[in-house]
This record gives sequence, structure tokens and C-alpha cells, in this order.
Amino acid sequence: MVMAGIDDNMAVIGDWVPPSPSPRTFFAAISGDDISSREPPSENGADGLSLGSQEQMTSGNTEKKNMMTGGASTDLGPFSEQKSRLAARAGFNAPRLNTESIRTSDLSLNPDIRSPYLTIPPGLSPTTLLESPVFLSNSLAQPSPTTGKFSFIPNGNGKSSTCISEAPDKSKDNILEDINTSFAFKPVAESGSFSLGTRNKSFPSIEVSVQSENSPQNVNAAKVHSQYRNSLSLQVQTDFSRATTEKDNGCNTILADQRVFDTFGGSTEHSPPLDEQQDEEGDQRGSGDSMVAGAGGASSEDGYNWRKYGQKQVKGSEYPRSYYKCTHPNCQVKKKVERSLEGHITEIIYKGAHNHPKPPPNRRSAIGSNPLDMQLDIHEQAGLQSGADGDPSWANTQKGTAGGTPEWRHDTVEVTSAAPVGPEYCNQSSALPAQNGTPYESGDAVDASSTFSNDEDEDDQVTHCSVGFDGEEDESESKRRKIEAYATEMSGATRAIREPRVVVQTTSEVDILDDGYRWRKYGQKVVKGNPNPRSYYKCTSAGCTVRKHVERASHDLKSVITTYEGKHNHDVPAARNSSHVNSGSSSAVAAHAAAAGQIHRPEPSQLHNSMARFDRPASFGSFRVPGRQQFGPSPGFSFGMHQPGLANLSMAGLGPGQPELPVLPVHPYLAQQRQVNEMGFMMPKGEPKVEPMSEPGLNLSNRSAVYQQLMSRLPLGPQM
DNA sequence: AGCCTTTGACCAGCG
DNA sequence: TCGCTGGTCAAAGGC
Repeated sequence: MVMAGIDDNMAVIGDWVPPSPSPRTFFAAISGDDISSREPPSENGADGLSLGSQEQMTSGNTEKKNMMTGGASTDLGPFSEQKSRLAARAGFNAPRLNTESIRTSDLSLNPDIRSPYLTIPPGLSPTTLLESPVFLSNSLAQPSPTTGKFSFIPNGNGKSSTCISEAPDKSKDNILEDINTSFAFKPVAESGSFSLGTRNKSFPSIEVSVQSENSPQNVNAAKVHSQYRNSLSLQVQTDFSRATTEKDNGCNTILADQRVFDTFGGSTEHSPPLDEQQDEEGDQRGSGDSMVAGAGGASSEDGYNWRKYGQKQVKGSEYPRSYYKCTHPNCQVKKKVERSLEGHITEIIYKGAHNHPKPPPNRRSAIGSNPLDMQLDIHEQAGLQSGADGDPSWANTQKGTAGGTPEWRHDTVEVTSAAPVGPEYCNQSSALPAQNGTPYESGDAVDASSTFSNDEDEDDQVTHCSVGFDGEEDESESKRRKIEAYATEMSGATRAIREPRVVVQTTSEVDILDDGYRWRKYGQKVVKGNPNPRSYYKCTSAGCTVRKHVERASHDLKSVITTYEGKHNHDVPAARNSSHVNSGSSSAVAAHAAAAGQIHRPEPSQLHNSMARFDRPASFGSFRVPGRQQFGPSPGFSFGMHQPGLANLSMAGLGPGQPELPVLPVHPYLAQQRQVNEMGFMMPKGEPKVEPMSEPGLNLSNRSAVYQQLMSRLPLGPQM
């Protein structure tokens, strides 16, 4: 029954064509099932999942035509027209990508096998695909992208090393068979398309277009979800469990699996990591139309959190396109989603790679409480590095090839050109866009861990791809990774809790707003106790987690209270426009001060880079943590006035209790000393405050001048 | 309280 | 240079 759906809706065009002429044949072969018995008659490759030769690829196009025209081979029924339209929009119109390299051992030998271009017509979603009965029933024993058994073999250039996570000695035919198996997706109801393709020589790119339409099939889809959810979960866990522990002849199973998974069926975003799949399912449980919710929801339907930052009616599209950014601080992943007026997703295009684990869903209450979960997390993380990242390529899209925006296209090119299938493939670093948006150069053995997080010294727990592929990994390594993955999650949580908060009060809002950094206002609110609205800002620099909210003090409209929170990891951006004309001034002043050796006041960049690390007192002030000891003289904050040597700073009118503050035209995350930074002092959980300081007589019209005034009053020499 | 969505405006690339 | 277009920004309000 479900199988029948695939006949109508799925077409696989691409390199991964099995030598087997008939999808039915290979389905039967891999499942040992008499597909024909369940499969409605069909005429061509449109049947089910057609992994055919180039001919079949062509036939795939034919299928497309058929689908588009309601061809005989595609029994679209009353939905044919609609689906055709969707297909045209969603997946079938995706330009064929130049794909040459993604091949399995055999594929490399078969010139006909070209693009790993998989198009799944309306009715399927990545998630759905992964939950296909066939996949579920066979994946345990059969290699597949999702099970991690999909094998890659050196690609033509011989650059790639072999990675066969299972049965390395299998015959090529078997390998292909495995591949076939990997694509034994089950058709599920909703309309939608899912396409994978390689945009470049060796890196597969995937375009996912998901269309969800109300149709009777949706019911089936829901059923499928329900029916196979557990199975999928179990299967995944089982496989991954083995993947993480087995010594797979030189292949880093984890990564390879994830990689493949990401690439073929479950790109981190499109068809999220297994773990994510499960999350999706979980989410879907709560939502009626799982596909609609899961495919392109702005929030965590796909396991990640997204913030919509724009919507546009693009030319040639009948539906508005929404733009989303991953809300994770260090994540630059974006996605474009087109929805029909009914809210059904017609197309999703991802860009970038998540460099972080999925935000833990509520139901994932206890981290690591379930060993299997941990294993999944590991894979997930591996996927993080591989996924979009890994597949920014994948994110790429149809439109990216020729006319996409440079940015999107950029990723595509960079990524696809970089990663040959196999070990390199595993090494997401080759495909991962760097935090700053610059993808790592292909071939560079960049430690994937570096892409995992750019601000922490997280170990490459899930990486070591090369190691894995080199066959040097052993069980201990696997275990280590598991542990580290766990540690990573834990540390992540801890870090989140530890995020320091620094409150700065000034008399000039401009000084804070114009601190050299670029801020994006994301909200405004009148908070309780203060009639003045509070504005919320986020640092717009990629990877920077610093946030701040600014509000005028209720007791003194001249005072502006700015609360900074978050981590820091970049230099002050170059002035971009008038609104940031001061981008350099503050830092310059700070630098000047630092150079003077009087106050080890880091430049804003330093602040951003090490906000959580507070140096020895710079003797400029003191932070106070409410309810905690004052950080004063101890390795802590230096903004107070009660520090030795600060006498000079006690400017006229300044003193405890004074509501007004002097303007500190530098990034509030001051009071740091490089030397102490190196001590790595981590500010304890709490909310240190910069004690209000004021200097009524200070003319604040000029920040630099003011700052210099302040600086000039500071005692010379090392403070403390 | 914090974050999200909405939506019009702005910006940059391209022909 | 201009207009078109896609992508992003940002104010305001909502959840």
C-alpha cells in the first residue's frame, strides 16, 4: 500500500543507479519481498524508487514528464494536476547539477552512473523517506545512507580513501545493491519532493523541496509515521550503536554513516540526523499535519530553532518565500521556505551547516541518560559537521547553480568542489563553511571540531574523520568519542548557564549603541518597573553570541542601562555606515589605554573574545554579583570604585550611590587583562554589575574625549 | 522577559 | 545609470 505510493511519486535520477534494470527488481532483491505483489503495475522508472542507469535517469525525466502530465505511468489520480504543479515547482524543476564524482566503487566504473540526484515528488519529505517501511525493514541488514551501511569507495581520482562501513569485501554488485537499499524509501503520502544531487565534482548537493498538500495520502503518511516511528528509532539506535562501537575496518563509521546519511537522505537539515528525525517525529506527534509542521517550520520542527527574518514574494513563485536563520548563536545556517497560501511548504532550501547539536527538545530530558541517545547525539554531532555543512552543498539548490545569489551559490561551489566522497567526505571540514562564512578550503584536513564550535576548546569528539577512515580508530576511540560527545553536550549546557551578564549604566545611549559592534535590534519591550522601553540587541557578527538590552533608567532618563550577555569571539567590525562610525574609536581608545599600560582594558574585540573571562582587576571599577561576593580585587572585574588605586577615578560627584554614570565609550566588557585572561578565569554564574559611577561634570559629548578624560585620571602603572 | 513574526524599507548584484 | 530582483534589516507588535 505504501509502496504503491512510491511508484507514483518517487523518481530517482542520478548516479546511484543500480545495475539492476528495474526498481522492482532491486526492491525485491533487497527486501526479499515480492514487491510486485504490493506494487501496482507501472511502466517505467517511475515505479517506486527508480535507481536506474543513465537511461533511467532519463526515464526519470520522463517520469517527470509523466508526472507533470499525468502520464500513464503515474497514477496521480485526482491529485495529479496539483502534484504536477508542485513537482514542477518543488523538485522536478531543479536543474540538473554537474555531478561527476559521487560514486561508489562501481559507480566510478560506470560512466552512466552520474548524478546522485534524487527527486522525490510531492508526497514525501526527508523525514518520511527515512521512515519508509522498506527502509525500516531492510536497513538493519542493508547498507543505506541512513543506516550508515552505505559504502563509499574511492572515487575516480583515487584521492578518496575507501570507506566501507560494512562488508568491505562485498562485491561491487553487492555494494550497489546496498546503495539501492539505501534508497528504498517508502512513499508517503504528502506531496513533496526531495532531491539530492551533486553540484560539483565530488560533493553531493541536495535540494530538498517538500510539499505538503492535503490529500488522503496524508492520512497514510500519518499512519506511516505512527506505525514506523518506533521501528525507525530502534533501528537507528541499533545501527548507530554498532557504528559507534564497531571497529569497522578503517572506516569511521560514525562519521561516514552520518555523512552518507546527511548526504543522501538526511542531510542535517532536510532530513535531519536520525536523532533529529526522531525529534521531528516527536514534534509531529503534537501537530496534526506532520509534514507541514516538520518540513519547514520556522522553529524546531526539524530539530533546530529558526528565526524568520524576512519574507519575500519572489518572481516566478506563486508563493511567498520566507527567510530563516538558525537561532543558535554560532550557527549561520539559513533556510528559505516557500509555502503555499495554505501554509504548506512547497520548497525548502538550506544553506550552511549547523555547527551545533540540535537544541535539546523538552522530551530529551536527561542528557546522556539513555546510552542510545548519546550515541545518537554523537552521530548527530557528526552530522552537524557534515550536514549542511557538510552539505552546504546540499543546501544548495537548484537555483543556486546558475542564478542564485552569490552567497548561496558560494556555498555550493565551495562545498561541492571540496569534498570528494569518502574520507574527505567524512571530513566535513572540507565542506563546512567556516564560522565567518568562509568555507574551509577543500581538502584541508581541518579538524572538523573546529567547525563544531569556534569559541570553545571543545575537543573533536565526533570528528577525527581521517582517523576513522584511516582505519586507525579503535574501540577505545569510539568510546572516547562517546564520552566526549557527552561531555560536549554537558559543557554546552553548562556554558549556557554560565553566560555572564554585565550591566553597564551610562548617561549616553549612543555610547552603548555605538560601541563599535554591529547590533541587530530584535525586540523592544516595556519591562515591569520601568516605563521606558527596553530594546533588545544581538551582535550581528557571525558566531557572536553577545546580546544586550538597553533601556533608560527609570530614575534618570539620562542614564542608560545596558546589559550585556553572551560570549564573544570576534573583532570589532569595520565601520560600515554612519551608525557605526565609532566602531574604531572605542577600540582605539581602549587600545590606547592598554598600550599605556595603565589599564588593561581590552579592546572590544578582546571583550567579545573573552567576555566570560575576567582578568585581574584593571582597577577601574568593580563588578558586583548580586548576592555574591564582590569580585573586586580578586581576579575579577575592575570597574568599581572601591579598588586600591581607584581614588583618582573618584571623580567629582562620583561615589557610591550616585545614580549617574560616566560614559565609558568602550565595549562594556572591559576590565579584563590579557594576562589574566589567560588564566582562563571563568566568571561564575551570576550577574556581575558595573557599579554606577558618575561624573556630573563630565562632558559626554565626545566619547573619546570623555574616555580619555577618564583614562587620564586613572592611576599609572599596574593596578591592583 | 525574551524571543519571534510581520512587513515595509533598504541594499547589493546583475543585466 | 537605471530598474529589477533577491536578500536582509529593523520597527513594531505578538506570543
